[in-house]
Amino acid sequence: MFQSKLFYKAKKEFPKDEESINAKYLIRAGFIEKLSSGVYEFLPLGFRVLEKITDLVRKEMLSLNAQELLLPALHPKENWLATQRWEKFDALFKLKSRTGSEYALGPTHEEIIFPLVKEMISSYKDLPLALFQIQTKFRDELRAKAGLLRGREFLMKDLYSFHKTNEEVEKFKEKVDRAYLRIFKVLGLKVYKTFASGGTFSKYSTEFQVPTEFGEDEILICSNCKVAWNKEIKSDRICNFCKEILTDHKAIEVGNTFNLGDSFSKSFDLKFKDKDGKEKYVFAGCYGLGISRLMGAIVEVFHDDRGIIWPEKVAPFTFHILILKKKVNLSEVESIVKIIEKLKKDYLLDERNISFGQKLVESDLIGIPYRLVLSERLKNMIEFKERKSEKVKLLKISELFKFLKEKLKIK
RNA sequence: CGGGGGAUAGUGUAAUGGUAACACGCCUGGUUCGGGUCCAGGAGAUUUCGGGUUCGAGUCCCGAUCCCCCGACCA
Repeated sequence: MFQSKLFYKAKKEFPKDEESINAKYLIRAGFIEKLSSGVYEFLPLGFRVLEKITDLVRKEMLSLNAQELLLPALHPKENWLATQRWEKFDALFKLKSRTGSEYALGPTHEEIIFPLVKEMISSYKDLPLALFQIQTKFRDELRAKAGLLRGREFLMKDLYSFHKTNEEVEKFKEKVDRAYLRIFKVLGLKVYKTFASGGTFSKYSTEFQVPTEFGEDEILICSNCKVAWNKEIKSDRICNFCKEILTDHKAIEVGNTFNLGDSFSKSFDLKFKDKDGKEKYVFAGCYGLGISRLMGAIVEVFHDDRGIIWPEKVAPFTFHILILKKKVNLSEVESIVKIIEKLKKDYLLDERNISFGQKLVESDLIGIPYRLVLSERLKNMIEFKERKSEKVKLLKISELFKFLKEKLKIK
């Protein structure tokens, strides 16, 4: 990608109407723009980050043998009446068609997927079943805030699993928990598995919380066991496992896993015929992961006063090539591009005719993990620098492939 | 929805009640180049919207809308 053609503009100042770190940095660096409160536009840079997070999450969901599908965002009122959540779910966006039909804009999809699954399963042989989607959700928040951390429209991965017994749900839920932890590990995010109540979903749940300044949940962390409790439900301040004293933190919930039991199956009369010939209710779980919220949380955690510092796997590009030369040597650029393509990585090439200082400043602002600089000062050497470090390394073009391959741990 | 703050050019700001200014960005030409170069010229605004007071309103008054923060609620 040529930076001169990229649909973006870095701003010289932070936006005046945003306070949260994620919104300030993402807007200033040209990843997102605000349309209205809690509703953001994802520009090419921001969209690439969403896509990379999506890829990472999708890979883990497929590894659980979950199948991907896409459900509507426009939900008939009847589905929500069936669970009594038309009235109970406060943040439900409701709308009326010209002919008077009423709809909800989907904030979650139990009301849609349970009737759908009912069409397909009838026997114990059809279970277990796991389905997921990555889709835009809508919640009528009383107050949207903190940029991408609490929007009225946001991107979310939602997974639903269906089982013969409650024990199977619990087992599957643990597998999902581990998949989530693998995702956060790849991102380098410290995420705490947090015990909490279940809200309108179920009696209890597991939340995945990232400690950040702009987080709105309060959690109690056990530094020894690396787990946490939501402050709302924990009456004491002692770890249930090791008796350590817990410490207070503000945190943002990026994911959760719920055991739904058979409650939704009862609402929609979702049953299967078991081996013994008896009809039984299906046990289910649901598992959410906020994709756009995760993007915001990453910026909250990974930034410095010069800009964003993206984790490699979700950066908009892996390499940022800066040409700090008056006369560009095209063959030199081409050979670097070939090396990156050979490594199967993407790059942003800053070939703009602007001052070198501006290129360097904007490069730090955007926060692409690996920077390659071509400069007359370096003669025929290439400068390599990681965004997260101050160290630079000079390399000959002939050494570049091997060096990057080892650096990025590519097999 | 309660409390607080705010809305002026694409962005950030300025303007004792006297007819909108500056910086950045943008366009033209030149110049410079390792941390948002410098010079010259140019374009760009019914000052969020609607009323009112006044000879005269960005400024004062009333109403609305939108945005931010705190709270209540919440992936």
